[in-house]
Amino acid sequence: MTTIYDVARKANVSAMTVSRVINNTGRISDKTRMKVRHAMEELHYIPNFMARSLVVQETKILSLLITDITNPFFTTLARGAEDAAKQFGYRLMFGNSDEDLDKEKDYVDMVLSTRVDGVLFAPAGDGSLTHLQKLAKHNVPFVIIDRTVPGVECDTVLGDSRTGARLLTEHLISLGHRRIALINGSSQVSTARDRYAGFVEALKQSGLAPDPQLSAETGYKPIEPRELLSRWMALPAKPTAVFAANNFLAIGVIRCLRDMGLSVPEDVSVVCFDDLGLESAINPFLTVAAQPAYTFGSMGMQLLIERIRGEAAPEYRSVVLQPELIVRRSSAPPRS
Amino acid sequence: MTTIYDVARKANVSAMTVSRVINNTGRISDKTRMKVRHAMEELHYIPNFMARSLVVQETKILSLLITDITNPFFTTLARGAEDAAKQFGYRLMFGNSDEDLDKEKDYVDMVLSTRVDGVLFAPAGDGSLTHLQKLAKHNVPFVIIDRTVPGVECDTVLGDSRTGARLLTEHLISLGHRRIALINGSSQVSTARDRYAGFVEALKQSGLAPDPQLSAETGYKPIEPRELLSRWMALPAKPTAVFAANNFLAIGVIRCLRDMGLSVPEDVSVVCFDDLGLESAINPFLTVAAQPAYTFGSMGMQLLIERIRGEAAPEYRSVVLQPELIVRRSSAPPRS
DNA sequence: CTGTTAGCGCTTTCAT
DNA sequence: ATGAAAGCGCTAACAG
Repeated sequence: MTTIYDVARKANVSAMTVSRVINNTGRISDKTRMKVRHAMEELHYIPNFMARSLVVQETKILSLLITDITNPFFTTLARGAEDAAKQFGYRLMFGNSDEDLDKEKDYVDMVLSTRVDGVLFAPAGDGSLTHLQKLAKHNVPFVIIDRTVPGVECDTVLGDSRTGARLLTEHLISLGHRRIALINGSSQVSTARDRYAGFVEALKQSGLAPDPQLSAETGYKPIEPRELLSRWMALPAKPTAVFAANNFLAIGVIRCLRDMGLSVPEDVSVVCFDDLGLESAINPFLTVAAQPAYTFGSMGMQLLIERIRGEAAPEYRSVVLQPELIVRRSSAPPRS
Repeated sequence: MTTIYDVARKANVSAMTVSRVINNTGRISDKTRMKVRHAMEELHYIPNFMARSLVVQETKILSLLITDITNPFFTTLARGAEDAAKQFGYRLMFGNSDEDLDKEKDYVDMVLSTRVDGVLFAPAGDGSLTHLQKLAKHNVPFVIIDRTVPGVECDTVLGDSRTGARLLTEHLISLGHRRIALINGSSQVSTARDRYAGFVEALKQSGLAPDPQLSAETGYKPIEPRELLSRWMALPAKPTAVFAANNFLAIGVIRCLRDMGLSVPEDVSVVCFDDLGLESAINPFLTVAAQPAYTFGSMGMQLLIERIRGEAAPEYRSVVLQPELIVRRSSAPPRS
């Protein structure tokens, strides 16, 4: 492994001079700069960033902690985050918590021991509070994306889940639906609570009473909620529409309904939060409240980097991104 | 920042003893181990992995270099890679080359200066040779996934592009298509060459002559090849089917066709390599040669880690994963 | 079983 | 404009 000293020897200068050439600091005569440059090339020298990190106390590594890169929302978000990180000269690590606080804890410990300069964090739930506090205690800047955590003060990039849920529900009501079922993420997750609130708000505004029987909380992970749907569809007053709180759930719901011999939207309408990626490119089917996923990532990264650089004002900033209702084929008037 | 020395002082032992407790090396009496553990907890001590890296010459960081995390194939591959990395105690960085050799070069330099322990590499093209040689010269182990690079010897995890292309083409021929157009990735990419070969092979086997007019090379990135399709569809002997060499291209093709007032598959059949992620979950439309993306990632990671640990045999290993033909609605017999 | 010394590759600080 | 010394936080190698 060739070091700065090898270069120094070859160029007949001190290590310090080489360091200055690499980092463009201090004054160096053009002649020595050239000498050093040549020596570096001849030796194929590559600076050891980790050694530098140790003394300057910054790694230029950032961490992106999400629930599942496989969810198109997070896929695109990750791309936005990586693009922004790269632009500012940071490397990006990532981890999938799978909505699991234990996994999340492991990642936080990893992140801490890696001494990353900051974390872009999509919390698994309210229980993430501990993890965030730990980051704070160790002076690791972080920005929360997608979900809030009660008790945590920091920069945030959030979607307006309540409005999105309201739009989706109002849309179903305007089509004539009166019995709408909700399959939701864990109530330990802020977006699930907000989506529930928006859902109820829209119902009440139209004089409809939310039916506790038609409200379930399965979590955001991909599942096929067979039993739940059987139960619902066996009800005397069975639902004519299902509001799935995220894309994964919508897919599970649709598959189950079809397995039960029911078609969407003829028998049951289905709408959800978040788009489906490529799906919507050729066979737009699901009516969704789409969120600007890329911006979640790039904007979050920007806030994070400004915070790290100390360019941010002391007050925390909160960016709220609006969802867009996209009406497609999965929602239609109920059978009369 | 609390260090190993702070812990040592608090526990009335030497730094070395603390180090041994952390790494579970050497013999330590239970009593001192306990003393040290307590001191660590009281001080909220977190080992500095980067400092350790400097002396043990390993960072426990791996790098995943792909073309675009947004492509469902790479999304799932990334998940497989991350899961495997985590399982073996590695952190994972990632970067998107966008099929661009210049971008790729920047990432390789980043990776080198970060002193990662290894790289899982999906080359942008044959020109990646230089980058791979650079990694090799600096003794960074790497495993190539998805694409080969002529002149590079290393562990690989590949798909059988030729067979996949053959299956897809044979399928179209068996439906009765005689004029099949190919829209392909750059011929600088091994999979594009292999897919072309499989395509031609299937045609010839059925006594069909590949028509150079019906073969185009646009690259794998998402585009809407409007002009190309106009040209093709204006031909006296216009194609009745299009073979898109990847999912992004298929989407672009379908959108253009529809814009032109043509429907798939009634007017033109479309098939492609790689599946579309969530798309296929609810509205399976595209006939595809699907590849086991998750396995590409997890298997690649496994080979990489074995290589790093020196557990691998000196000969390089090559895993070839078979694609699966999934016939769906986008392909049908040509209009008679 | 535990401690001392030296050094990983680099930069900060102070000299010159 | 350049260099020498010290140290970032940790562990290998040796000593006891």
